[in-house]
This record gives sequence, structure tokens and C-alpha cells, in this order.
Amino acid sequence: MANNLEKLKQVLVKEGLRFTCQREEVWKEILSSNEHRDADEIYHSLRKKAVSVSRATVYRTIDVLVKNNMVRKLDVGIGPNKFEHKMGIKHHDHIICMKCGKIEEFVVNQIEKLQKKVAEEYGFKLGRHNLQLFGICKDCQ
Amino acid sequence: MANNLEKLKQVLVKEGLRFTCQREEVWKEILSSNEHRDADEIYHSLRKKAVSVSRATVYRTIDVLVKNNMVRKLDVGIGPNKFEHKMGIKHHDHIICMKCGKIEEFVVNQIEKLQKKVAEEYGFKLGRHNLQLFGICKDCQ
DNA sequence: AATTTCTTTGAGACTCATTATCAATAAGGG
DNA sequence: CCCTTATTGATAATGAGTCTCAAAGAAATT
Ligand SMILES: [Mn+2]
Ligand SMILES: [Mn+2]
Ligand SMILES: [Zn+2]
Ligand SMILES: [Zn+2]
Repeated sequence: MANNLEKLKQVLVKEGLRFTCQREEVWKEILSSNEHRDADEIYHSLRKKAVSVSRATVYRTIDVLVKNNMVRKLDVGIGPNKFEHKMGIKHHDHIICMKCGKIEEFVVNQIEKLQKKVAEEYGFKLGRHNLQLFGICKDCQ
Repeated sequence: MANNLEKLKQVLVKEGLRFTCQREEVWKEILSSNEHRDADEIYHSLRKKAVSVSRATVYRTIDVLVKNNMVRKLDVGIGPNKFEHKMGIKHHDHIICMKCGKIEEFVVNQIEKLQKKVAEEYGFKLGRHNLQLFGICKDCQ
């Protein structure tokens, strides 16, 4: 979607950063999948497509995207952080199989509300939250 | 509490492991505080008391304790994992200040119930879960 | 166009938390 | 006390991510 490219351009201007083909390629790569992938998977996928980019640039670009709410960083409790783009994706949490690593997404509005209430109660200005359920999936039981 | 020492001995027997003074000291050190501490803090605290123990043994002992439900491992999203003992402590989740690192504990039974429901819905046998709220505490705002 | 200025990139060094290796030491049953 | 086996600690290795810095690329200025 040309729209998403525009979004990147806007954000780079806002941050006083330049629009480069590396940044464009990283963003397109992240947009190209709805999996939960880590930086290295994104890096290798780009290299396989002969895109000239370095690991450092992948990390750096992801940072910009995360800061600007275009990508979510997922701490799945083991191994590297995973990333997912947020274009046209509503907020959700994850339930993760401890055997096969499968990740399913879920939304419970009630939980979200209760979290906000907790933050209020404790006088915290709530930023992000981290909710992962770890279990064994049907296939692995 | 002599009771907690007994608990350690039982667990070591169950696991076919030997009762050593290092394991005893690590366990006592963890029991001695209700803070959320990382392995290195526990290690240094022991060394300051002239207990002869290595970092490796601290990590190894904590692993046994975590596996046997005596200690909880806390992934606080930044830096090393934190640990807290579970003796006489009910389950709770954490709200963490992104500025000063302060950690507060909270319990919302409704959230716990909803988590179980999600797991059922997705056919997962639920193990542990990870719920952290990240925000800015009153003092830091 | 040439020069200057400033940003970005990539290779690799580095950090930090944790795990692995393995020879020396300690536990515990007989 | 002896013997077998487990444990320990020093240190090396690992994995994920960050930092450094010289070279390459834009953009702005002459
Ligand atoms: Mn997701
Ligand atoms: Mn706690
Ligand atoms: Zn599974
Ligand atoms: Zn604070």
C-alpha cells in the first residue's frame, strides 16, 4: 500500500531523518507478513532478496518504527524480541505454546479495562503493557 | 524459617540433587528479602557476607528453585530477569515505572479468571502468564 | 559544479546476561 | 575411610542487541 510508504515518509520528516532505500525496504519487509518475526529473520529475508542492508540498520529502523507506533515489539519471554506491524491491526495480546512456539492472538476488552483501572489506582500514567499466556497448545498436548 | 530449609531439602531429594551449603545459602538469601532482585544482586549480597559461591551456582540454584515453584522469575522487559521467592506469597502481577524502575504488585482476580477463559477457548493447557503494566509512577510524572 | 556540512550506512568491536566446559573439590552411601 | 558421583568455580562461549567510526550519500552553500 502506497499509503504505508507515505506514512514512513511523514514519520521520517517528523523525526528529521532521511528517506533512504534501506529504511524503505525494512518497512516493506515488515509490512509483507503478519507473522511475529525477530530482527534476524527480517534481516535474512531481505538479504535473500538481495536487498543491501545490514543487521545494524534493521535494528535502527525498527527502533524508529516502534517509537512511531507503526510496529510493535513483542517480548515473548524466550529468545529474541519479535516484531509485528500495526497497520490496520487492532491491539491484541498473545497466547504462546511452550512446546512448539505457536503464537495465537486474542483480545479481551474486559482485561484491557481492568488494566487501566489498576494503573489509575496506583497513580501510574499507563504506557504499554505486556500480557502473554504460556501454555501447551492442543496439537502439543 | 526452618520450614523453608526443609522444603529445599525435600526438593533436592526429589530431584536427585545433593544438599550443599551453596544451595542453602542461595535459598536463604532469596528468602531474606521481598524485593525483586536479579541474579547478580543476589550473588553480590552473598559475597558481601563472605559466602563462597559463584555466579554460575547462583544461576543454577535459582533454576532449581524456579522449576520447583519456590521462586518466580520475572521478566521486567529491560535488563536482567528479577526473582522473588514465593513462600507465603500469593500470586500477583506487576506495574513498573519506566522512569525509576519502581515495581508495584497488584492482584485482579477478574483478570486471572479471564485469562483462564482465553486459554480454554484456544484449547491451551495454561501454564504461567506474564502480565506487566508499564507506565510512569506518580513520583516521576 | 565544486565544496562544505550533515546524515546514514555497514563491518565489526563491544556489552550484558546467561549458559557451557571441565578440572578440582565435596557429598554421601557402603 | 573409600569410592563413586555430583557439584563447584574459573573461565570461555554464546546470543541478542548496541556502539563506533570511517566511508559513502544527500543536501545546502559557494
Ligand atoms: Mn500479534
Ligand atoms: Mn512481585
Ligand atoms: Zn504447540
Ligand atoms: Zn517512577
